[in-house]
Order: sequence, then C-alpha cells, then structure tokens
Amino acid sequence: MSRTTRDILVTSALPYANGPIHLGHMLEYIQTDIWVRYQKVRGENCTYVCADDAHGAAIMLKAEQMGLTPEQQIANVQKEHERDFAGFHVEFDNFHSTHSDENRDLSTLIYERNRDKGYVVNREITQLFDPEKEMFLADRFVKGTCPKCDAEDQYGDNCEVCSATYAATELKNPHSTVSGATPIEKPTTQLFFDLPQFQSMLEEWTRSGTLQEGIANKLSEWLEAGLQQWDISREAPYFGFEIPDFPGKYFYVWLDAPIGYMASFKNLCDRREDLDFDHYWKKDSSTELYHFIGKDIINFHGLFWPAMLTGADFRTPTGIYAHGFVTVNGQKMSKSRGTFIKAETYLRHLNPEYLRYYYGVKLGNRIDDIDLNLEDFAQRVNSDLVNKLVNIASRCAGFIKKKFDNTLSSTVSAPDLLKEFQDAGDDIASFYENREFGQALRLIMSLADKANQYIDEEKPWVYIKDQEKQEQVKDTCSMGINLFRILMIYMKPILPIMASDAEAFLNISPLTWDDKDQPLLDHTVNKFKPLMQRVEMDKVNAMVEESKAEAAAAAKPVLDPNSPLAQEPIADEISFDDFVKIDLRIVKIIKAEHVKGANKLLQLTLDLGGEERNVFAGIKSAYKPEDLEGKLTVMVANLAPRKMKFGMSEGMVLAAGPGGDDLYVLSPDSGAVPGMRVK
RNA sequence: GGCAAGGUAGCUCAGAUGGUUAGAGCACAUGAUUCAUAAUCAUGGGGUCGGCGGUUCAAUUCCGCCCCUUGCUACCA
Repeated sequence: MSRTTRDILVTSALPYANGPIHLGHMLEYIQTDIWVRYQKVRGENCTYVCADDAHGAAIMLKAEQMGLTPEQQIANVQKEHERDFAGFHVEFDNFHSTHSDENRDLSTLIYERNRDKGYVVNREITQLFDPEKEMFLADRFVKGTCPKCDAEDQYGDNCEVCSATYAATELKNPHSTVSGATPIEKPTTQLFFDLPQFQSMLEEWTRSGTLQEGIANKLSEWLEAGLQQWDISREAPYFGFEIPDFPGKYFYVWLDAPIGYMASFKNLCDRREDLDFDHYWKKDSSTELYHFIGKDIINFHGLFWPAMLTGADFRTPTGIYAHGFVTVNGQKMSKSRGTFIKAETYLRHLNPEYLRYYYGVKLGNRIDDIDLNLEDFAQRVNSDLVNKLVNIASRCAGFIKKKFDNTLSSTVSAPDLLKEFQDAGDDIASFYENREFGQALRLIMSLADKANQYIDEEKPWVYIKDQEKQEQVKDTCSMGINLFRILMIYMKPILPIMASDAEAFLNISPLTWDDKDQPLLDHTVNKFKPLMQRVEMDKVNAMVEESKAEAAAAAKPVLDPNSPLAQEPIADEISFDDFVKIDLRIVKIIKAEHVKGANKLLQLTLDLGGEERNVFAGIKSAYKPEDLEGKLTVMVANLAPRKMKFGMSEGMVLAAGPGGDDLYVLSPDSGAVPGMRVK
C-alpha cells in the first residue's frame, strides 16, 4: 500500500494558568490525544503541541493573592498541568507557555504585519477604572446592582437573575471586586483589530466545508449580525506583552493565546531537525492544521484567529473541532456535590484509561455535551474492557501456557473471522479519522463479542480433555489471541498503556495499524498477566467524597502562611456562657516600672475605677514604662491571682502580637473610663 | 429577551429524505456453560421516540405553539 504521509499539526486549547486541570478539561485533551495517537499509529507525520495560557489580569491578580510574582505563579501551575496531562497519558510533542520569547516574537510579528496593512485602528473608549488599584477593570471585575431588575451583586456584563445584558458602566452602585472601590469612568485610547475588513474572507472561509455544521451555524450568526472591531489592547498593569509601539498598553491575552500554538510549535522546531516552521505555517501550506477546542471559544478560533492569520500572511486552519461540555451525573459539575473533580484527585483513585475509554465511547464529531454518569462509567468500563475485551486473551492464554508451552499454532483456524476483523479496520479507521470514536468503539466491541462467541462455539475447555483434539484447542486459542491482538491495534489510540502491556504479553514490538494484516503464527508469547482491574464503585465514591472535601477547604480564603491566622489558628468554639465568665475591664495604668532582676516583666499599677491592682506584664521588650503611664487599656479582672517570683499578680493586661518588640497593648477608644466592663 | 443544540427503554446513546413488529450497550429476568479477573453464550421483558395542535392515506420523523435542559449573546480567561 503506497500513500503519501500526511504532515499534520494538531493543538488543544491552551489551559489557563490560573487553576488546576479538572475532568472537564480532560475531555478535550483526551479527545485530541486519541486522534493524534490514531494518526501516529497509522504512520502519519503528526505533531501535537499545546502550552499554558499564561497572560491576563486574572493571572496577575491571582499571583498577587498568592503572594507570588506572575512568573512564579505560572511556573507552578505549568508544572501541575504537565503532571496531570502525563498522568492521563496525554502525549504532547511539546508543551510550552504563551509567556515565552517565541510567543513574544510571533505576537509582535503578527501585530506589526496586520498594523502595516491597515488592519489595526486606534480608538478612544470610556472604561471603568479602579481609582485605588489604579487599573482599568474588565467587566468581570465589576459588580453592582442590575440596571434592569435591581438584583444585587451582579457582574458587569449581564445579570444572572433577569439575564439582561448591559455595559458595566450602566450598573447601579458599581464596585471593583479587586479593591472594593467605586470605579470611575475614564477615557482611554485602545487598539482595535479591524475585523469588519475580513467579513467576506470569513464568509468564504466558514463556508469552505471543513467546519462542523454547528460551528458554521454559530459563526454565520455573528457574520450575519455584522462583525465589530476587536479591542486587542489592555492597560497597565497587565501581565502580558507590552505593545512595541504603544508603551503602557499590552496585548490582550486572547490576541497572543492562539499565537501560542505557533510559538509552541516554533519552540519544538528549534529542537527538531525534521520539522520546519514555515512548511507548516506559510500561506498556502500543504500541511494540515487542526485545533481542538471547546464550544465556548468558537468565536476566537473561527473569526479572530483566521482573520489575524490572513492579515499576517500565514495559513488558516484546516479544521476547527469543537466539543461540548462535560456534565457529571446529568448535571453541571458541582463543587458541593463533589462532581467538580480535579485530574489530580481522579488519578489518586482511578486508572486514567478508564476515563479515556469512557470519554471515547461518548465522543462523536458533534458539539453535544457529554455526560459522565459515574454508575454507567463503572459498568461500561468493566463490561467492555475487562469482561469482554481482556477476557478474550485471558481465557485463551491459560491453555496456550499450560498445554502448548506458550506457543501459538502455525495455522489460522478461522480465516473468515480473521478477515472480518482485518476488514473492519477500514471502517474503524474512518470513524477515528472523523472523530466518531463512539462508533469506532461500538464496532470494536461488537468484534470482541464475536471473538467470545467463537471461543464459546469451539469449546476448548471440552476438547482439551480429548487427546485427539489437542491441536484443535491450540488452533482455537491461537485464533482467539490473534483476534485479541487485532482488537488491541484498534484500541491502541484509546488505551496506550494496556496496548503496551499487551505487546509485552504477546512478545512483539509496538503494534502499528498495518500489523493487523499479519497474524502471529508459530510465535511464543509471554506469561499472561491481568491487563486491567475492574472499576470499584468504592473508589469512585471515595473520589467524589475527596472532591467534596477539597471544595469545602478551597471555599475558605487562602491563608498566607505568614499570616497570624496561619501561625495560630482560631481556637475551638466556645459558648456565650463560656465567654461571659471572663470579666474584662477598662483600666488606667497609673504607674509602670521596671522590676529589678526581671528580663521581660514590667510592674504595672492599674486603676480599676476605685480599686487598684498590681499586675506583672511581659511587655518590657516592647514598651518603656514612661510610655505606658496614663494610658487606658483592658485587663482580665477576674483572673485568679498568681504568685510570681517578684510578687503577686492580680490580673492580666491584654496585648497582641508574637512577642519581642512585636507586642501591642490594647487601648479602648476615647470615652471609656476605668472600671467599665468590656463585652 | 434573542439565537443555537438537545429532550428516543431504568442508565448512556444510535437512528429514521414520513411508511411493514423503533435499535445498541449496560442494567434486569430465565436457561446454558464453567476455559476466563463471579468472566462467557442463548433467549426474553421493557419505550403512546418532551407536551398540545396541524399537514398527510400514514408522523416519533415535516410545520406551528408550549414546556424542560445546556450553551452562546464579542472588549470575560
């Protein structure tokens, strides 16, 4: 079979470097990875790149909240992201970052080319500005009362109660969610990408036929409504790339995010002799370029991105493949229900190939949402993979080992069946190619059923008892193992680890698609070991419980490790009755003096409003006696007297702080007089 | 509000340019079997295909209205 090898470049959307990967994200990376592995097992020259999306105000603020620089923040997150992807066997050829030299260069290049062709215009607009934080506020950072229905605490772009949409400047009682300050309106000059100039180019491009129907519909909606200019600049402070000829302004994160695909590939090309950047990205390139994305970002990839590329004389994508969202047990992922499951949490409990298989079963080439029903997940995986697929090898391997020295027979006992399995490869391949993974798997599993039926009919466990029929049993089981081998070729994009374990069992080099045509004859295999354990519902439930606990813990504000609360957590709850036992009183310090021989103590004479108390306080390191005399403070008046080395202490004054010179005696607001109870 | 997608057996989903008994897998029931990780094989029960109305000889499939779910509604990453 001679055919030209395809040069294919594939991307998944860049995960935002703001938080952890969860099972919703994983749908896309698993979908892409399956498709890429399919291309590779078919022998195509397929490259899969991705990167962290590292820019934007949200990341800047998140870093600030964590007490980190944005660079530290994105480095930490990238490490976690790469770990999680590897955990699910998502095999990128390169995983880079949008905060990289390559991306800066390419973003600048694309910007400058578009600018020089007149696709970038300046315009003055009015935006909300946080006077305390001294930054312009995106809609999501402004909250206020809905101008339509008066619902409180609504975001700056639309109301979650009456679902009205409006401009942030229309909100009543707006406040900045960053500082709490009332934003003011401030004029600013911004750069706009002149998208309307690409109207006809985009109309043509979206009708070119390679887009999914759902995407084409969606895009034509926008195209019919008329395109608007796109604001591609943001004001400092902003974490991103400063615009070369516009100091103080930065590229909007969505400008440089898709360019991150190119940057990641560029970064890889610089390390790989066989990959040439221009070959893939030049205008009219013969290579294929596919972007896997979620349905929420169709506009960026279907309108802005091809327009920007065209304006900068680069090629446009061959295809944009959008998928729907993940629901869990039929509902939106929920932190309180424990169905907002992080990749990391899943991996602590379950085998990643379970999820790869289940998502595979659910995935088609449409934009429908996908439900992860946990009961169904466990049953489906167990039934299909363990009971059905692995069972074929498992039930044959025993005979081959015990009776035939692990050696397969030299003849094919059911050539028609073998041919059926081989011929199905074309249909399965075309399902994979068209991202109809569910249909591919349904076909594969129906073949697995046929293999089990075949073994059932041949009854090796009966004939093994008949000395005359030994060869027949060997043929049957060899046949079964060969059928299993073909199925593993077909499953390899979905289950890479099980495939490699199967290769070890079969004692063969890594399987490729075309190996289906050559059965294993007169070949010695290795000892069979279980290739997959069943999903246990207990583990699924434990994962959900852990996710619940994580969500509850995350709901509490993140504490700076140096904060007082982190140093000394709040003590166990007490009742009001417990509290009123403590009699706190305002006192006046009428005399304060050093204690001879004491390192830490000052001796205070306190006026309790008619009664005097002698109290020793360990505050010498922070206060001079003369600074204290005449001050009002608070004491515990009913504390049992305690005999100390230097005399009797009749109570205790209240102070805060860790100690040393970091101590602060409490003082009441003016007006309080000695003897008043504090409660 | 507008737009889009979806609402088919207990669960997850196929499917039909309108036409004989609407399909699959899982789950369930019965029987067979015991080689296999309590796996496998055979048979079976189960659905007025979201609701109402219309077009038609005939609609779950076309049209209209309604209900429910999800998403989008461009300066939000």
